[in-house]
Amino acid sequence: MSDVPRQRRPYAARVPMDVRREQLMDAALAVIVRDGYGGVSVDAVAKEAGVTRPVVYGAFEGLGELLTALLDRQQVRAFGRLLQALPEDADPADPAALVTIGIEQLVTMVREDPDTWRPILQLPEGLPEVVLQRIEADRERVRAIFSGLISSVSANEKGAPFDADLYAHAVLAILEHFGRLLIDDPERFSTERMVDGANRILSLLWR
Amino acid sequence: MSDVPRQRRPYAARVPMDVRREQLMDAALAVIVRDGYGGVSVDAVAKEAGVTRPVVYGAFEGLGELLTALLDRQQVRAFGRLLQALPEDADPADPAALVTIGIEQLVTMVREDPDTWRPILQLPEGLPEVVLQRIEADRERVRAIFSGLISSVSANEKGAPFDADLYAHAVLAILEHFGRLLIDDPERFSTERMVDGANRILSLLWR
DNA sequence: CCCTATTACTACAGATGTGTAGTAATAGTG
DNA sequence: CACTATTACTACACATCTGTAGTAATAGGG
Repeated sequence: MSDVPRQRRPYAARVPMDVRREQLMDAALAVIVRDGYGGVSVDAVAKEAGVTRPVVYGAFEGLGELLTALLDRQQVRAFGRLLQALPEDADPADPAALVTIGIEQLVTMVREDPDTWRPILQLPEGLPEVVLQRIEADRERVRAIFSGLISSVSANEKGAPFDADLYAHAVLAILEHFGRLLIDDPERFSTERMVDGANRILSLLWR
Repeated sequence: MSDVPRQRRPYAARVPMDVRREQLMDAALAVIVRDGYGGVSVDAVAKEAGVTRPVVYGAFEGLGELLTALLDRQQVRAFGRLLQALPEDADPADPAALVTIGIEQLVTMVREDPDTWRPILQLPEGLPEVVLQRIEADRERVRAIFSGLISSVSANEKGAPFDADLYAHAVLAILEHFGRLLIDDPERFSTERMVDGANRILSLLWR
């Protein structure tokens, strides 16, 4: 049939390394969003980026390093928006208002840009060990913050202090769960409903 | 070198189908516990069971069906123990006591037999779609039960009723999170600490 | 004790993925 | 405008997994 001499693939645009790395992370994210973590491979990322595998190996040591870099980038972005969204002029005497605004911002943020949060919230197992460890360390940091908040609230209560670490675990678990809900079923709970629910609980607890 | 005529593999014990199916599910569970869901494949299960792949294909349509059957079995076991563990003589007028005992039983159960719960609690993505749907349906059933409980408690409160569905989501998220904690870091929180934490919250809420 | 239904094994063909050595194109510098 | 450092592509050698067609062993009924 075709004794065409195996026509050469047209060269992808030549691009400096740091730009290529960004492109590849974008490609990896697109694959994750489309096919889930199960679909990510050096091969899939290369295809998505319109490039051959050796290019990927030129930019990253391997899949693990690529994913680590991606999570890093996404997490920086996510935290950036989070901090930027949180009110600076919060009244420390009115923690309920802070919670209300905080949750509202969180929900809005996840709704508007689910792709930033998806790789963080929908972690699969089977990722390189380093990646999982890093994520767990970050969670621990967030829990430490929560724990501090809970302790300070607890100090105003009568009776024994709360088990702040325990509750911090619970709070983060809930937040992550609702984050996932927002990502793969955004219609389920409205922002208003979540905020009201949280306030209702808090009003009962703080009285 | 060796022109040994490829000595035949010794036959594995011939076993009737239903027994073989159990063995294969056991093997799959062992693989999951050892290597995580990422390590499961028809090949890995066959090796674990000391058998060749066609044997697996003889017992199940494929990996999806095997995993579905496994989850089914594990879930039946888990729910069985759960029901058996729950007190039959619960005083409906004292829901706090019920919660205390319930959590205690749950924690003990997970501690004593983590392998039963691991495949249920540590669900990865990337499982066959049917499996995920089944699990989600089961969760929904559990949430419905919680939702009912919350509603009935809520009815005794003054003011607007709780958003029972919302809280049911939160409660299940917490339970699953702590289940996972128990499985891969059993030292972290003692049974007593979890029970106390829950009671403390509930006492504040129910007053 | 033999025969046959059941159960298990071998072997192959194909899909998808990894990682790398060798080669070709190109962008920018002198 | 030619040269060279950078960047990209091809091709190969492996590895792992899937599914199935064909063949061999064995347990248990007759």
